[in-house]
Amino acid sequence: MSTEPASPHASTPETAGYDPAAVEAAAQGYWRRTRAYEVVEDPSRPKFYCLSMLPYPSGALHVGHVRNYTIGDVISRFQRMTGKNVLQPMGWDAFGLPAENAAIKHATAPAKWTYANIEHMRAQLQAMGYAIDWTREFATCSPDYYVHEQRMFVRLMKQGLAYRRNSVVNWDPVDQTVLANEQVVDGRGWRTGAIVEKREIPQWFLKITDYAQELLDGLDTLDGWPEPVKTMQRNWIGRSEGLEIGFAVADAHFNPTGERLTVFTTRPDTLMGATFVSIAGEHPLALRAAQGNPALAAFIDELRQGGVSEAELETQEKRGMDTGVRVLHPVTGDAMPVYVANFVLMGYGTGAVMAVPGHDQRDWEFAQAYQLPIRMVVVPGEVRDALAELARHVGSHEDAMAAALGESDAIDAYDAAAAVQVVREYQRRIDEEAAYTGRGWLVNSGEFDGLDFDAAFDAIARRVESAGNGQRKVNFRLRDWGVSRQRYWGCPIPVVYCAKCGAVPVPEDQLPVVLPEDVEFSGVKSPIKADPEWRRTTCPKCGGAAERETDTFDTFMESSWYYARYTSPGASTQVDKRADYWLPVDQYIGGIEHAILHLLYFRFYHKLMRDEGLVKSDEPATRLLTQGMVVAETYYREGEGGRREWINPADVEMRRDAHGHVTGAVLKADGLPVGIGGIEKMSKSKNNGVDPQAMVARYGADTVRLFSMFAAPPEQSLEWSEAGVEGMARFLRRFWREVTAHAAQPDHPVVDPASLDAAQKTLRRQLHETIQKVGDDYGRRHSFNTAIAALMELLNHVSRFGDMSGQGRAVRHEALEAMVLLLNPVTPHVSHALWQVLGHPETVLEDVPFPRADPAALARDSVTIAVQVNGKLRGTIEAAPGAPREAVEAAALAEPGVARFLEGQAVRKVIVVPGKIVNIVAG
RNA sequence: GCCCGGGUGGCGGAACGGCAGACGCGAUCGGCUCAAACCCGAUUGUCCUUCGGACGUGUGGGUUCGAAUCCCACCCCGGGCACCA
Repeated sequence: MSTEPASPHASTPETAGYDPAAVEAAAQGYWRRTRAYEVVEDPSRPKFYCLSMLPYPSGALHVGHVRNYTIGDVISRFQRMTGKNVLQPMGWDAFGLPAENAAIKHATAPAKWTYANIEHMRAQLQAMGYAIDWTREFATCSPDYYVHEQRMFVRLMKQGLAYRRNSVVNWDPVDQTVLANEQVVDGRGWRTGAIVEKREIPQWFLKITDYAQELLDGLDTLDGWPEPVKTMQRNWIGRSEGLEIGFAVADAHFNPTGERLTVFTTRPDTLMGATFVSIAGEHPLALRAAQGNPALAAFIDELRQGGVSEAELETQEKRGMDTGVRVLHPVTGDAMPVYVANFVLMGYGTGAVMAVPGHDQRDWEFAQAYQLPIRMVVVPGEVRDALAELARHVGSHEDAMAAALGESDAIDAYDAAAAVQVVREYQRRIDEEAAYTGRGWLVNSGEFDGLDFDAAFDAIARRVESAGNGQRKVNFRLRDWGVSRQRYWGCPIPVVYCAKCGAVPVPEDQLPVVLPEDVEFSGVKSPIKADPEWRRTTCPKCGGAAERETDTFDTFMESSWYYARYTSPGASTQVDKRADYWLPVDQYIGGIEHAILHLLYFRFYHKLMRDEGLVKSDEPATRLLTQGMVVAETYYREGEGGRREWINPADVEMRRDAHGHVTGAVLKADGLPVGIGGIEKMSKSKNNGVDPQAMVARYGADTVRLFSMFAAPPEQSLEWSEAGVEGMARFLRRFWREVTAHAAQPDHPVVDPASLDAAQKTLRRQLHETIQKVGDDYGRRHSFNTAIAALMELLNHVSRFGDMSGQGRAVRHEALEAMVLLLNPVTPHVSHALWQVLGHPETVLEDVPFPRADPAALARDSVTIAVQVNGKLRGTIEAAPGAPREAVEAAALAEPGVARFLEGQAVRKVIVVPGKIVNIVAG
């Protein structure tokens, strides 16, 4: 304890300053006592459901959470100030892999770790002062929650929308366990370092592909979603129109059933250029060919090495091997080799593709590597024109081509060298440089020569269809959603396996299948897989002995419908009628990293619930805001062997030169230099995370909220800076001083607009311009940083405004009162306190209407117009708003700075943009 | 590899085809102070020693009276790629 007689911060009535801790405790206490943010359905008022993505309870709140939930809180409080009945809920995405990792590390049960984290993080969230209805809170690991998910699943099973099939996973051969993609590093298991293998196991799937077209079409209705998110989803769903073609297998030995090898192509126009077929290693035909072909069997075995992620597969070197199988071209009947190729995936399309090396870059590279023929069958416009010219000389396109390529001497008699060169150069590029992948006109395609893409597509499709060799087909890139996880800490999949009856859904009256929480967790095997007692059950159909499914659901399952559950706390069904009032979500906020997976499953599950009659809308959320990441500078010192030891930014001080340029950084503890490692996403591994709780303790929640909204627009990444946070604290202190000093005045006259002088009018105009901008920035633009900048600017105007006359104080009073309300969504504690300082009784500020700009106060006597000569600024003029074009033009030409630049030049044109700019084109 | 973003002073950013750099940070100078902190005032894109001007939004090209903003090509950085959430 200090023995100082008086603290330097001791306050006297004169200097009583902003004390965030006291202000925040008072405001939060009031909100709690009055249950200020608990809401019920109220058909008399427009509703606004503002939802932020629920947090995973990882241990402690991080700055990304603070940013996400502050955005949601600003929107929620603003919407309520405009008269809406606002719901802002919060919950916990409680199942997941990190709990298992933590359980191994700390020798505790995943459930225990999770619940402790939730307790801690709830307190941290509450200290931020969010206007959340905490009565609706839940954790997704509660059986009360996941029972509804299990019930939905057994219903989907009965409808065939949930089904079981084999699919491939990452297998760690040492630990004998399935690995998540995240756990595969450079093709090896992250703990064992063993080379990961692909392994097929039976898993459950939801038929999201049945909804592919609807998910695609629905994007067109989502006007409130960011265009990049919709584009990413469109590309992910990947609708393509093409042709499914069956290739007859030449040798019955490889194909005892007589089945055709089916491929899907979006480029049927290139069919005549197909010179081989590539198939996946897991393709049945490949497996059959491998019997009795040890080399091929070994190659297919080799392809099993490595992980299953698309990024890994797509960046691998392209490799293949001839299977020895031959198929027949469906039009020419020519025999074509079938290759096993590592870039063909069994999970996409049919697991087989026709290869057209002349017009597909990947096939081209493969053909180069394995000396396979390349056929040119499509040409762009200029080559077609050259061929047409030659054809006029030699009679036919076919002859023209032969002549151009020197296969006949018919052309020698004509002077057509240029056209010949065009064709030869094109052929050379395809042979030696790269495939031509654009659309064009057909050549070397017999009866299809000369057709363009659409005509060729049509003609070849008809030809293939009439021969019974295939049909047109719409294909989607989207694959069914695999929901099985071979993990313990998840929702048990409600299925029983019976030797007689097969996979049987658990009857609804026996749900939930509860996950035991009090378990020993070693990490080697899931406790429910290891426990024969838990597994043992009886078949719901035949009553015989049976076993429970021990896989659990993908955690995306829980996060796909939580938004609906918030509307119906305590309901015995998944949701009840209250959902009809609240849904759809009016504003959804979360990280851009969820643009595809979560947001697609979320939309899909909503449609599943709609089709079950649980919700009425087609889409779960009408508006979406995707926030950027939070990043920070990294600092390090090199330890033994050059290994970098990362140092937290909080322990580092910057060194600058006289210009303020950063010259280096030192550790606060010893004053010695540290390395600067660049700006990275905040993470444990780089130790550049900033603890929001420490910031709140030091500056208060309002300052942290203010900085997280001011430092960057919400959609961009935000760079954390402690100096920036201090700047926000400075602003709040200044604002506090300005309001308390004003409130200390004995009386507060009312503004009389008619009697204001010029300076008073100007301040009042600035106030009302700010009101207009801030409302627009909060409500429409979601541009919180510029709203705050405008308020800072206004405070600068107010503090320079020294007028202590009656009307001077009246204008200042109007401004400060409005500013308290305008700032309320961002800094609700400060506003709560200052509202009372300004003489109002304690109240929930969201019930005070958001200020409205007075059009009369916005009027200006004159506007400044920039004048350019040839696009360069040469001066400015003042003009009355709405002044006639001729007068503005004359004033612009007369402006001395402008006139100087016009000397000796003719004015050719004058562009006048009313109220903004004049551009004089001269020369 | 594929899909989607981003690149503007010393730094974070502003500018919704019309005065590039609002606002904040940092820095410099000055004031207040015994002193430090707080606070207040001034300056702060680069270059030309100037009144004044030239240049300037990743690079190269284009559209336009006018481009940070629209189009094309390229470079660099970030997000996602179906088992991290």
